[in-house]
Amino acid sequence: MTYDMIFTALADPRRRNILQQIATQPMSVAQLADQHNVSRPAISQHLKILTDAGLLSVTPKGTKRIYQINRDGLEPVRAYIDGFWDDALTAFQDHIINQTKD
Amino acid sequence: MTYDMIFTALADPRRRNILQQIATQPMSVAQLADQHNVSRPAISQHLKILTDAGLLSVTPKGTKRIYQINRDGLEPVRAYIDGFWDDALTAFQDHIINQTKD
DNA sequence: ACTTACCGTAAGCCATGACTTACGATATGA
DNA sequence: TCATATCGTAAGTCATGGCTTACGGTAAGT
Repeated sequence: MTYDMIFTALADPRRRNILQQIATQPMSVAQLADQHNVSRPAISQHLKILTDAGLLSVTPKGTKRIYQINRDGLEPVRAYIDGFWDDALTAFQDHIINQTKD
Repeated sequence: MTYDMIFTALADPRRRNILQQIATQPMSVAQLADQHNVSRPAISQHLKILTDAGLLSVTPKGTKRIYQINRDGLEPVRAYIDGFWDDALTAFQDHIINQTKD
């Protein structure tokens, strides 16, 4: 659940697609494999990356495994951006200060 | 400036590091290359990716090229997360509705 | 004009990543 | 118990990505 894992997970278009799909409705692996034009193991691997990043969670249902969104998973990203914004802002203020100093 | 370019740019730890560094203070290429333990061309390539993603902007200063933060560059990411949150939320509401239906 | 400083790009190398097929494991139903 | 459904993982393949060295190009100073 590091920044690295989250951003790496979000870097792949197919994973973002899967994520959005699961966000609107929890799905099984085979269900996802049907909609995307790749093999089932490929989907499984993507789901592992998304899950390890904290963006998904699983609940077994018989032989199926239903993947659903972890609604707090994207919060670190927001925090990252916010902290970033603060950095840029204070740096900008410092810049202004230095300018007025001259 | 697509989602793909932005998330790909943010996926690399070194690029996130560079981004944060430039956020606190605009810098030249050689300056960055000194602090990171890689060659100058490597930094140049990272800067190109970050710039193409809309996260940085350049202003030539003599022979130097000063890279600075584009403060609006991360806004699409926030928008992406927000839209996502909405999707998950409405889906969750639908789920509740379906549950009460049973 | 010449040298120096600073930089972007091309070409090549090597690790990483996304995909496939093959296999093994678990839960369900007859 | 046996067959079926569903899935995760291992191994191998091919494209992508980050790095290096080599080269060329522009701005400033003498």
